[in-house]
Amino acid sequence: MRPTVHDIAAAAGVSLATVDRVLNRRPGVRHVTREKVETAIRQLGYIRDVAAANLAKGRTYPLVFILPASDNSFMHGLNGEIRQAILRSAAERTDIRTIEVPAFDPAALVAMLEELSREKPCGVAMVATDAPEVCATVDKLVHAGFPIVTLVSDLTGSLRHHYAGVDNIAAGRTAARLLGRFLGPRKGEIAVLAGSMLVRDHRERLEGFTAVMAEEFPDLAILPVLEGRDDPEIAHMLVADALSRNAGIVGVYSLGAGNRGLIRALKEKAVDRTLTVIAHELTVHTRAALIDNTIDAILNQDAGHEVRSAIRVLKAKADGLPVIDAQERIRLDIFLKDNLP
Amino acid sequence: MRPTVHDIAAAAGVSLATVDRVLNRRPGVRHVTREKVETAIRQLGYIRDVAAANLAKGRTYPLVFILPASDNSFMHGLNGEIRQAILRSAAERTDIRTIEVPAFDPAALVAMLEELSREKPCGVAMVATDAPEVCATVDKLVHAGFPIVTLVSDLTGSLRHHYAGVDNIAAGRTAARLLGRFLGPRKGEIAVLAGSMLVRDHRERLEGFTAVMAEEFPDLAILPVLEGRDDPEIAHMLVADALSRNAGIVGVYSLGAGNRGLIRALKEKAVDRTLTVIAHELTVHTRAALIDNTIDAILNQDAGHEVRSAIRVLKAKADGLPVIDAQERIRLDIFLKDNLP
DNA sequence: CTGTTAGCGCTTTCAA
DNA sequence: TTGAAAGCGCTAACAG
Repeated sequence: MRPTVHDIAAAAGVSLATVDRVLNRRPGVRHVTREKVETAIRQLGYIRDVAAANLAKGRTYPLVFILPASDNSFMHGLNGEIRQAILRSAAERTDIRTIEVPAFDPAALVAMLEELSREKPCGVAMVATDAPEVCATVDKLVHAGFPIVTLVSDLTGSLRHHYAGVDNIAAGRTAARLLGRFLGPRKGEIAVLAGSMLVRDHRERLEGFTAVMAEEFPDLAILPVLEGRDDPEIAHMLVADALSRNAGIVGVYSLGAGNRGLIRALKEKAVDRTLTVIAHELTVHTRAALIDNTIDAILNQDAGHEVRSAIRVLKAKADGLPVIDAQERIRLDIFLKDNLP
Repeated sequence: MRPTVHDIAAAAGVSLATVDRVLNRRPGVRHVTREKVETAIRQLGYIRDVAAANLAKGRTYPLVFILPASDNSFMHGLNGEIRQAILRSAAERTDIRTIEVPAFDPAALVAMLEELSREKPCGVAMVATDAPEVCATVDKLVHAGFPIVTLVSDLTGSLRHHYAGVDNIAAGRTAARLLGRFLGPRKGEIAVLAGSMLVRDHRERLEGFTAVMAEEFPDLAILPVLEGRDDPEIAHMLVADALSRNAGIVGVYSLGAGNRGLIRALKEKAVDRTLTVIAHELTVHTRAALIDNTIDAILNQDAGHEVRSAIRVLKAKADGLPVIDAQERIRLDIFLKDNLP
């Protein structure tokens, strides 16, 4: 049988309360006593039963998710996954709340974080807008002892405990290689559709994409980036315009959201052309387009995994427990029409 | 506050013991009493605290993993992941044991299952050898109330509770499309290296592969399958021989293990040729080959995910709890040199 | 500084 | 067929 607090108390010749104080690093224990208890813990190979501790404490984990108020399929999906997690709250002892802040607005995010810091949730997961003032605020909260994880988009050089999202540079590089290999010996121009160069994930995807394109596929030229603000209408206009204007386009990389507009433009303007298209995020729209061959490959991040991972990590950090790194790594899913889930 | 057994007892006007009997479907409760308790449970929206129940029961989960005694990197990796899980046993209340049986040997597997059924583990995870007698034994155990999940390779038409592995038909299809798209307009022949057509996962991969090849890439002809028995030496010999003998080979699909031998053969015989190669399972060998361009893409199943998933599912089934399907779906990882973990 | 005691929510004897 | 009471491993008052 695993040793319990009782065994340690007996072995160290102290009471349960003292063992508990040592275990929880609470003050009010003489140094020598603490030593005795710690020795006993080590000798007996004591492992604390977290479930029992949580039961005794009546512990719950109040968590907050901060999301941008963006109206695209990916964010809707992310929201849905959080709702699923809320349904599991009872079993997981969590108490999850989501807050929306204006997208691409560092000041709003900072204000919200400041406000949250007063009500002491035991963890915060946020889709970060990558700005110095956000970073500074996050660092302040981390120093004050708040577990914080970034979700989907990371925060450059901040002290956040964890990032639950994909490696976007790798994503861009992968998109480039797929596009380059699929096009084979063809020469021509590549149109790139992004949301905004103000968010780090989009910048990083572009960075990875252009790097591999330049290194390995010099016959393919990247056209100036189209910024569609993750909005289907704007995306449609930009892509339709580019396709009408430029007959040399052989491939498209859509690294942001708003793919509904992209797909419409492709169907209107490119039925007669053999375009190779890579897009991000699996949604009802991109899925249909993959199946009807409008899109050739979809790069995806699993929003459900991101949400579950953020919760696991925040709980673990709140308890000072380790996480299983491999389990928390968010992979870049590559979907062809054959391996759709 | 969530309602507890006390609240239900009070509401139903019975004692804790009776509530407990109803909750755990134990006999010795009059029908009317049971009704009363069940009504109270429903009305108060009672949700049982599994952690507290496990504490009171001192419950642990004795689990058994049955693996084939195969000496290849993938099985070593799988073993390693199980060892990791064993290290987490204390925290997860598991008690995990692994058993090796001869590979591709239905009789041995059946004998082991029979033996296990006597010692009542609360769950079994097994790499299945796909044979009718195995299926029959599994069905018998399932009927007797044993949670059983198949791992890596599934069991046709059996009653196993869950399969923790990838969709191998989809894997084969994906391999075909990648190979076809990478080769583009080139015509030629495709060599296929498998382990054995006696295991279901290999058969399925081949099935998916040939289907897409036939439908979509008629200019590429599939050569008769080379069966390397997942052994690097045999694989080396077969592939080296095929390459020397046939100058028309433009692509290779390795759907089993033993890739060490394949890679050696490629380096010896194909330095001067531009072969496109797709292989399964990320190991130190395939990773290196991907990086030095000997292999173009690797399809992978995450052994760590498979093991963790099998454990979660077995525990849930043992307790009659639901699982999160999306979390337990094992995806087909596609690795190019840019998105290696 | 340290110990005693009464729970957390659930299960399990043992009696009635 | 039912109930009372004693725990599971840990924490949290409250005394001393």
